[in-house]
Amino acid sequence: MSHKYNPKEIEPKWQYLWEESKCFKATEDISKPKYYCLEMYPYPSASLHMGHLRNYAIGDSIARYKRLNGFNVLYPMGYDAFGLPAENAAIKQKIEPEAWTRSNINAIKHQQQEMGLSYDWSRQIQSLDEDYYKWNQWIFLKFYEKGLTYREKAVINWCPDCNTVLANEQVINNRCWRCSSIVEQRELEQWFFRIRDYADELLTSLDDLDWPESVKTMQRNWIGRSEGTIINFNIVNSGETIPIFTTRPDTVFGVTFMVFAPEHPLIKDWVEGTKYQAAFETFLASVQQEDKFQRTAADKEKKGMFIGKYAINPLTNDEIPVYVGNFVIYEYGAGAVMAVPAHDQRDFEFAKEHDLPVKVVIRPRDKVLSPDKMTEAYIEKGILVNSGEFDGLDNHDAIMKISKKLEEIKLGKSTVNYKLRDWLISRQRYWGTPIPIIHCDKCGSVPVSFKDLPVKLPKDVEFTGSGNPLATSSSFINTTCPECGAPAHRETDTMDTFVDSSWYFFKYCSPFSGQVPFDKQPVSYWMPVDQYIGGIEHAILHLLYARFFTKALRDIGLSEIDEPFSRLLCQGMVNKEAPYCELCNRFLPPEDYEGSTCNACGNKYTHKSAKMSKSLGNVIDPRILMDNYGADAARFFILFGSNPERELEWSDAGIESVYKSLEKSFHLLIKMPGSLKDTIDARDNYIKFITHKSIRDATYNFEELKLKDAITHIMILIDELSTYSKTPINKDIYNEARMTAAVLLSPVIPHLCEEVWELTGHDGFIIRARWPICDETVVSEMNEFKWDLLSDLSDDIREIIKVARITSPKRIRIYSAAGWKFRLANLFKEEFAKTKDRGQIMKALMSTDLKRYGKQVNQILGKYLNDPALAPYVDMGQEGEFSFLNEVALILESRFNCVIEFYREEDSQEKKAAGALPGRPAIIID
RNA sequence: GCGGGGGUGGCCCAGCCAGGUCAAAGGCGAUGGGCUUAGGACCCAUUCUCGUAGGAGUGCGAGGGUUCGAAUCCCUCCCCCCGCACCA
Repeated sequence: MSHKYNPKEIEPKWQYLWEESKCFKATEDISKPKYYCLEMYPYPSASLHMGHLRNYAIGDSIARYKRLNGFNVLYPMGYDAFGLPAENAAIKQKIEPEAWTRSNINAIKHQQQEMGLSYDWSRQIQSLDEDYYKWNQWIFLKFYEKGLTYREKAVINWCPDCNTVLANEQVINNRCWRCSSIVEQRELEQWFFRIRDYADELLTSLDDLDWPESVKTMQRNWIGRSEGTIINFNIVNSGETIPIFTTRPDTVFGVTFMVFAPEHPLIKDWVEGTKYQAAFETFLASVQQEDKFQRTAADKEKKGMFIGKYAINPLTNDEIPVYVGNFVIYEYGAGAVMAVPAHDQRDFEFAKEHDLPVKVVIRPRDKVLSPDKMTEAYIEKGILVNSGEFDGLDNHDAIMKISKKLEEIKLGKSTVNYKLRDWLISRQRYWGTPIPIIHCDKCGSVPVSFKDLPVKLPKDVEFTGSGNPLATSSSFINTTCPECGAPAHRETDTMDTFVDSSWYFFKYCSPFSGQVPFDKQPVSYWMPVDQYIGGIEHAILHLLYARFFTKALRDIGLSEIDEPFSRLLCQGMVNKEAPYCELCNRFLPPEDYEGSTCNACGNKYTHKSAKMSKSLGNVIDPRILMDNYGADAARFFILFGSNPERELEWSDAGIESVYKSLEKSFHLLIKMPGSLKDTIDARDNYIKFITHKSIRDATYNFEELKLKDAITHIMILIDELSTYSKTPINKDIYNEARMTAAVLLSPVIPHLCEEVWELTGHDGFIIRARWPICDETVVSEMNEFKWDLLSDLSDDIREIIKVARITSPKRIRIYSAAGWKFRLANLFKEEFAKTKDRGQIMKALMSTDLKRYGKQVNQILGKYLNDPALAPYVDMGQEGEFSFLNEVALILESRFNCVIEFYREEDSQEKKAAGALPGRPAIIID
């Protein structure tokens, strides 16, 4: 029987059989350890890209690996089905968002199925289903009851292109996260979730997560906890008190002015009708013209102006002038700062610019600071001066003491401040979850009652491209107030789609719940997600929101889970080289080069690796991979190319060679070699050793998620197996080796391995096989040493043949070192551990019966001291080495195709034999 | 500027946490040989330098240090990537 490797045939076959047997269906089973493996909720674009392919190849391999290891695995898939692309398609192409999205879901699902991913499709969910989004509304209302949802007028980020507001997290470098348009500031009434209430827990519970350090750091920075003190500054002639936040209360005696954010509402009142009004308005306008990103760049010039007001320093009672400045951010702290030019660089620059006094209050231990000689602020540690009763204190101690004093005189208190803002969830778009609120002229904003959920998305809407389409549906808008029954209108904002993805992982555990979003019992079995896999781009956005939701859902009693994702893997980018002009210092899009030269400068361009992107034209469609080489080859290539966290470089040659090696492996694994034997010799022992070594190494790598390294170790087994198959084989050992290889490879190339399993006479699926267990006695230190010895010996023989230009060796004689040399090696290791002194070691050696070999001992000692690693780390003994060499004679014979003879050094007169050392037999080639 | 991750042989990529078995796995590419009508595929060998016996030299971004011994540990510096960035 000759079977061709035909992925087009075997892949659909196994996909069908898996489906038919429902073998990926997950059911709670407390007798088995559970494992929840999850990839980030994908947006259903019409086709897969390389990033998806990589994401799923990783996740599926882990899920399959865990199943083989006896875990009860939950590995689901669903679709983040709301969002702008569908709505934009509706505007441009007049297609219903729902129809558009559902057809995308079908398309992408089809591709996922072609990849052979082992999802439990019975749990598939998508946010656009009423039965899903109604729970968004349910949760919204629960949060509302708890005070976690609120509506407020606020200056918010507006994306003019998406025609909607954005949360702070969705603004990247002042651009929209989705479309990269520059974000504008607008003032609007919006709905928020109180994520800030969880700031502290979100921060502290990061510590216990097995997440990449970079992601944890990003979240820590984003939450931005800082400990400090609130200090109240009274404003002269106004009766107002401004609570300023500072981390440096130790410098309060050095405050010489205050700076407010120009948009601070008090400023407008203060300048009204004064001579400062006109200038202030000009200043405010100029600041607002700049985008926020430019404005807050660190190297930006510190601009500002005096606005005619004074404040009182609460500790010195000095009157200090009040300024507005472009560098103060309204949203942070009190939107105003106390300025200490001597000890804060920004304040220093501002003071120089505006000729304000600099007052030193902290002095370094070894020198005196003089304000007029300072060229920058002194921000290091020091001792307090000019600070009244606090003079002489270490500034670190002063922070606490001054804080305490302020508290006593009721002009301040210690506090904690966060950069994290509440989560703005309103969106002025159609294709999302309607916010279940009714606005009544009399009763205000009234929540829809739970029994009336879901508030369905209406179909009678118009997509004009301007304004919220929901507002065009009179059937939707017009309703009655649940409280007073009067005519009222519905809220037209929909929820940020990040709400959908903040709890979908709970829904997978309990897709068919009745009265609540999800049932407690299955959730407590499956959650938390043991392994979450996705791109780094969600380091803050999705991962922070999902953590917040998990905690808030816990607090409304839906679960007892604190953290959603125990272990996180952020896969690297998929790159491909693209034309890059070194002179212009940029990548060249297809229209910017011709032939081999850059259009801009006319010079030759080079190639450099870049993230696959449409604009650079270096995208490879995974479909080509799948169509030409099959799912297994695509999966293998993508996992073998690079470890999951690292970047993956696309290469055309790579996929070709992957396909060939799969083909080769397939033939090797299904065919029993012709020449069998019942005996066991060194070759059989060797392949057994390699088999178990592969199990050990691949298992270790799988656990570490180093899938590339795991595959490398399995392929070594395949290679050795291939060599072995050309000699007479022991059937049992051969079978153990090839079935081990098949099972080890099955998480990566499942279809091929199923086919092998079947063709080698197994009943049932390979996915129901057991992950092999490494026999430690086979891969003992002694055995590793032995087989290394053989490979070193072969290398040495080859080296000699090469250097001595021997064309074809006729006989190779190998001499094991004399017995006393083994004793010497051991003694040397003992003594060397005690001292490195040659004299002392020699003395110790000479006090034994080795004395009679004094001269040789001295020579060998010289060698050993020069390279202590020469003394073998395992002691085989002369007999052990000699008999091992005899055993492997046939391996050497087949390698070198000549007679191999073995001797003991003692039995030989050959000069060269005297050079033998333990673990390093002498070699003579004729 | 701060934080995180990197820099390994022609290229990609392991090794570094637990120093010696490391001239450094694996893949790609290249060269030679076998096979073949030829090419491809496949198989074998070679692929830092020198070397007619397993050696020597150089070497893991650069420079120092620790150690009998450093790709691996410590210090300083350079470069690349990714986040954050006047956060009071």
